[in-house]
Amino acid sequence: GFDWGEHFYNAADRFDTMYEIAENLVKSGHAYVCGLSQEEWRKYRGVPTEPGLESPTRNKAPEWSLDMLSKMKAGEFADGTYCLRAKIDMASPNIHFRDPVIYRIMHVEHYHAGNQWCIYPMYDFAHPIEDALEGVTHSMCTLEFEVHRPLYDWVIDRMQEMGMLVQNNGITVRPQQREFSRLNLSYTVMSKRKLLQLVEEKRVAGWDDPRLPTLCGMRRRGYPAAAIRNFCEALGATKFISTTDFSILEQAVRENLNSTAMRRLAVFDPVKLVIDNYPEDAEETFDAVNNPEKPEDGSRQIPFSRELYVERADFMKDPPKKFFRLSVGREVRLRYACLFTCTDVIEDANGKVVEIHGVMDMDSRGGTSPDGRVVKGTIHWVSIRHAVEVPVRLYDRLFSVEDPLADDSRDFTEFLNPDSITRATAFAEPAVQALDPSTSVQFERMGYFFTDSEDSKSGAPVFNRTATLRDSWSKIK
RNA sequence: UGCCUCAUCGUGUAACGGUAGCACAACUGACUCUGAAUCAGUUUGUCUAGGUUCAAAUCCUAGUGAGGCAACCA
Repeated sequence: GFDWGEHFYNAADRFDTMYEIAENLVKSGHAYVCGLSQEEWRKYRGVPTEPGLESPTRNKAPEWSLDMLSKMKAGEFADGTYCLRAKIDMASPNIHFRDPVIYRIMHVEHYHAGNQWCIYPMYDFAHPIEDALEGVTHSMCTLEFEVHRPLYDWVIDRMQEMGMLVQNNGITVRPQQREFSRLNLSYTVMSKRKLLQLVEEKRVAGWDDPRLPTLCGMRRRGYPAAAIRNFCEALGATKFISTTDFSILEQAVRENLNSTAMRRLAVFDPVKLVIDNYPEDAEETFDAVNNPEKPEDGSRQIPFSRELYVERADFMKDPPKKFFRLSVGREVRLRYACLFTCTDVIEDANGKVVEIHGVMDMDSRGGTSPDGRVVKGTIHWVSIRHAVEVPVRLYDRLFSVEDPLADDSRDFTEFLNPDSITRATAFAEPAVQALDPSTSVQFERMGYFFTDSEDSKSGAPVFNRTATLRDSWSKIK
């Protein structure tokens, strides 16, 4: 959802200026053309503990370099034969100061500039120039560029000498580079190099696979842009290499979705529940609010009949003390519908529950009884006769067993969770069919889902799980 | 090996040299037609050792631990 307005820039639009600056550097003795091969240069550059050697062309007249530079630009040389170096300090302990390359020959097409150029500026040269020309005051980047900062400042100094710094309200804008730590998430592979590997090896559907921590992946997973922004704002930016727990991100997503997502009832692991005192042919509908946090979203009607599906986990034969849901002899609320008392349960030969029986309080339609008695448990349900089956995908995050930052020597793909997708079918109330694509919905007590029709052959929406609901019952267990 | 960074509750972050605070998590309670949400409360921290100072999370020195750089990559 980000909008950079008029400040959308392409580096390629500044190639002409960059080349002019390079020429000026040569003229002022700050740069020279070097014909050393990469292997030769490695020897000349030396090691940090002792000074390097000067390139044979380092002290040639500027006219020579100027001429060579124009020939480089004209395409007279093959890749790698010559390059343009900044003349700085061959004895610096910072290797980036030992006459770094600022232009190299590359006979390749540029995706913006086409075939206009066969020499291209290096990042360390282009970056400060772009910032200066665009009036950037603070150029934020990640920690690995810390040692590049002196070179960044060097280029800015040269631009200042050339009078190329931008004025803003009468003040000269001198860009400054500042570094901060990249965002790390626990259990999550964030390295673009590694994500690329997953995409290329087709271990995921693409860059927008909902399991990937990419923005387009998060979008398909249903993470709202505002939630991601809030998450980042809560984290802050420092130079400390931190690892944020994945649950913080999920919490930010839940917080946003709680106030925006439509509520629907759906049963994921169904067991049949029969209301013995409800007529077999009868049916009725109950009114249910779409979002209790947002009354203006209105309500919808949920059909109800004698036979329902309820969540298997909502029944326990031998319930522990704090279990508030179904058990023989217990009364619970069927959400929006009525109070229901379980009287009996039918099991198969293995002791697995196949049917729950009970009676409803006929005076409790809508969910409250006239005598005002309270029930601790409220469970979700769906009428079997009216239920629609919807495909759901329960995505897990991609994670490695060990610290994703550690152990770069081993192939991280061996740590990937093999069960990172679960495909299933849920039984939902009919109103899910009317949902628009790309809508967030909360299946009550089951989590947040995001409708994704792009991906299904039939065009029917697939419900991708965005996040689970917080579940304090699992902590009690 | 040289050089450059970083270290504050469980996690992530604040604090001109002057009361160590906030958020999330955890825990307790209230409320509730989602064991959700909401509300109230509680617990927990300055890497180590010296030094400077009336006073150090903050400045200095050393150590420990972690990360980065030594591509004609970004």
